[in-house]
Amino acid sequence: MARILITSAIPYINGIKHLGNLVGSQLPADLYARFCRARGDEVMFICATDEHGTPAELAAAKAGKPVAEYCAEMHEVQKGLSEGFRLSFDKFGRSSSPQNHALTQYFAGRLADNGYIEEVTEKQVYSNADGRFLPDRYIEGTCPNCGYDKARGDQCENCTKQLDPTDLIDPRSAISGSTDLEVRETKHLYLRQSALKDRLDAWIDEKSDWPVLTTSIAKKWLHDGDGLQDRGITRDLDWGVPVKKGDADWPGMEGKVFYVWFDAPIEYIAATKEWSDEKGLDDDAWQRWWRTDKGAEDVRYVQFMGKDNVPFHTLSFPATIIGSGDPWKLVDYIKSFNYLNYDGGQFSTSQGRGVFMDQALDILPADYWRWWLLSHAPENSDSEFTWENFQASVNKDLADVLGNFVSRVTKFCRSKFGETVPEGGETGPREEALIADLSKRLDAYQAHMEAIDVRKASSELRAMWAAGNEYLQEAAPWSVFKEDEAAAAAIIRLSLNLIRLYGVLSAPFIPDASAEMLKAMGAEDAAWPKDIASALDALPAGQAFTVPENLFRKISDDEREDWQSRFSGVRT
RNA sequence: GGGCCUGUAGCUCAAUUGGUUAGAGCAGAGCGCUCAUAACGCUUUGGUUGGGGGUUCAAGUCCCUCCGGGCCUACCA
Repeated sequence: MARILITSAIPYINGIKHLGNLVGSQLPADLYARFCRARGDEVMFICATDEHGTPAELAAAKAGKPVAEYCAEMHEVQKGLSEGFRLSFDKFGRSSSPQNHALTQYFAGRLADNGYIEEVTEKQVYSNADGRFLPDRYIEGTCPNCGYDKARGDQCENCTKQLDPTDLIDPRSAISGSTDLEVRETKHLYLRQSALKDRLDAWIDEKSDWPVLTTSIAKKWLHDGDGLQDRGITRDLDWGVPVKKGDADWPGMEGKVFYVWFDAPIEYIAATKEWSDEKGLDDDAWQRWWRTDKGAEDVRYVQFMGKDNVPFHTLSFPATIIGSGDPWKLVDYIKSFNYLNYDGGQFSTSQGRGVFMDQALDILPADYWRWWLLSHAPENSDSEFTWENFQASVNKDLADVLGNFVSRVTKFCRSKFGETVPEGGETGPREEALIADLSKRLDAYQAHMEAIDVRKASSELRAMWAAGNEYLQEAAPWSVFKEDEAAAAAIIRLSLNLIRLYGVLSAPFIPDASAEMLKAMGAEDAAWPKDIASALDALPAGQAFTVPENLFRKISDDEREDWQSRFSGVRT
């Protein structure tokens, strides 16, 4: 039994995530976690909310709430939506947890002990009106290069020129609009990633099986220009993990917090501790997942994320772990995703463009979304959500191919044999051919799931559903029944067993519908099949079943048009 | 500016890493079935693989070039 540690990139706290965020990390991570569990692996599946940083403070201020209260509320909202989408986290933690505070401070202390922290005094813009330092992008002004009057302090969006905030003409705070700005000196800690560059480079070189998207981004950062740069890991903010060296104060760093990208990945570890603390377990319980000296040697650690997160997971976080000098578990495989676009443009949290998790669940159950998103996951390039495509895929794949199969088999049986698995008759060459076909497809399905080839896995699963319809059409029990009831019984008994098998195999993609199939078949055995032949023998003759409600309803043209227009504008 | 990814049938995607006649699903057309959510099955139309050039016995795959789409470029996270 393998042990698999799975983490999904942790969603930022400042609002409800859209479907693009979902399919880029949490959903495929859940697919993989469910698959591994079904196969009998021991799985630890971790996610959390990423709660620190300037955007959280601003979102809280906008909502008129203290930031801690705002984050607590938004965490519950996001947690509820995760449950709505059936994301099977073992722990959905919070980066603001005491566990993460302690662990982040611990890591900083270890890095300092090992000489990987440098103190740098630099100049930053301070806004007197806002009472805070402003990150570069929160300073606006006129671009010295092109004259654009809404250029940001890091870059002009109009002419794309890289800027320093002090380059701006007539700079003002993007938060308040105040021009009462001054440049102040402030001291910050830098993680000396450059000193770990060669080790990171060699480590990435080993990962020839990683997606190109993952390694090419890492390589770019390692080799571009002067190579991997040191990174500031502290900020002049109130909301975050206070800068400490382990348990000890850090002279000169009073009132500062760690940068959100320093503490966020550490939350993967801290959330596992949150999990064990909550269960009243001792430290061994979480350390056996994370410490190679405490049993994590045989753990396979897989991360899921959108491409924008790749540099932090391939470089900064590994630098933190390696630099600590402790035997922490490094990631074994990074599955990264491109972006999902929405109907000709980008999903946008800030502009409220697209479909958001809460809206999606208001419209349709989770399985509909899970199936479409996973079967169209942006693995090789950016992909696009359109309502036409969504309607067509869901209606065809779920309602027609799978749902209707369940319906036609159970209803036929009820009318001819009653609501028990019929006995009598024998299987023949046609059934052997079906078993051979399904066996081949099961192998392919498992291979794709093991490789986390999401789209390929989904099409193989769909092909197994379609094989049921092909078999039924050819076997034609409605005709056979007129001549030979026992022969028809054998066909239907096998078909009912197919429903049970689909319930087992489809669960990683569509857990609710799978549960319905298994419940309707009265299946006690929901174990992952070892071979198709015996799996199709699991339901014995005489076993009672029920005819389920239609598993999936169809999306009508009217609904599609309604949703199309409802979500075309800006979210209010 | 630099780097990376990408362009294959009307649409969404494959193609065992250079190997025979480029394949699936959807949509379209025809036929069949009547158990079923007007569902299902079978057959079938459809491609100068973005354009051009090159390497090779052999190119969707490698090289050059042009055109289009996207992402990243380190203080948003």
